[in-house]
Amino acid sequence: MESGRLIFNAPGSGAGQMLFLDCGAGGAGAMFHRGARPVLGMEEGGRGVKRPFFTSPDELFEEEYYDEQLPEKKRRLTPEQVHLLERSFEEENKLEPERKTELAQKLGLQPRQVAVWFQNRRARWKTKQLERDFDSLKASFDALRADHDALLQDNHRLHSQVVSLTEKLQEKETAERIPGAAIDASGMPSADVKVAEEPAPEEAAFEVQQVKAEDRLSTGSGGSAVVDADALLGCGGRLAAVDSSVESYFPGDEYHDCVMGPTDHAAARSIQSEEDDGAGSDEGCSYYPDGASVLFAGHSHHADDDEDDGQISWWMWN
DNA sequence: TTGTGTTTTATTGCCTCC
DNA sequence: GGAGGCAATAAAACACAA
Repeated sequence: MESGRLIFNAPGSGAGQMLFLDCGAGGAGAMFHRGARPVLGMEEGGRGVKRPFFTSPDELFEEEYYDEQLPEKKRRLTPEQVHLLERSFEEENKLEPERKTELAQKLGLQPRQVAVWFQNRRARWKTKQLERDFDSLKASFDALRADHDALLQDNHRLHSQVVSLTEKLQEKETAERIPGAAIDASGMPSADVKVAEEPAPEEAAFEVQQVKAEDRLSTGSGGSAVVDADALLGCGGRLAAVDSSVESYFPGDEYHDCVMGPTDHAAARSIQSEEDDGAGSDEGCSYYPDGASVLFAGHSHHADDDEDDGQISWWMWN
């Protein structure tokens, strides 16, 4: 890099002690560089213009002298120059030596100036590109979040539907199992009739939590659909599992990447039969009818993670 | 006019490649 | 080791509101 040097007596310095200020190369780009580090000592600055000594630094800033003797102040390129440079940059944002020289001649600039302009232009382009990338990613994120919110709402709606259907089925089964059951005015069994030896939904959910991992992961097919939350998170963090009697929550072609966990009716039945056996309740009376079994594997307690203690963190919507 | 924020031109130091 | 690129930075030039 070419550099000229401005030499003047340092303020308050003794005779013979000079300050040298680095400045840019000569020509249109040469300028007095205030930020340059002062260098003590006697030195000639390469091919830079040799500057006369000043008796006082004040002289350095006198307007007439500044105009006549000092290197040009930093000048902005003319619109025409910028236009040509921009066009050249659009063609190719890197500058081969031949093109640099050619451009410099065309524009009446130093090759170094052309190189610097390209360097700075690349930096600006990079900054803009980062902004564009950020905007693009943000737009994608916003769209995904909106989609996610919409699906959550859907999720809630379907859940309500499942709960409602479960209750209706329960009532129906109760009525069928106890033909002589007293029905109150509302059509519900009266309070003194022991309707169920099976647990309340909340209790059942709690008991399900206690089931060991082997039970949960039994390979039986059909029955309650179990969706691993990890897989669900891969679909936008959505939790949803509806068994075979309810249409899949995920449209096949839209969520082909989302792997549903194995449906596990056998496990659900196994859970149920254990409870039934223990409680000696009515045979074949499943608390979770085929059409309504809904279980989840939690993300923070993935089934595999729970292998150690045999516990699983499954839960139901409530 | 002046203070302040932004843009542009240029330098410096470090790194990589040949 | 020299050339060239890049990040960081300085400083002039410019824009603009108060």
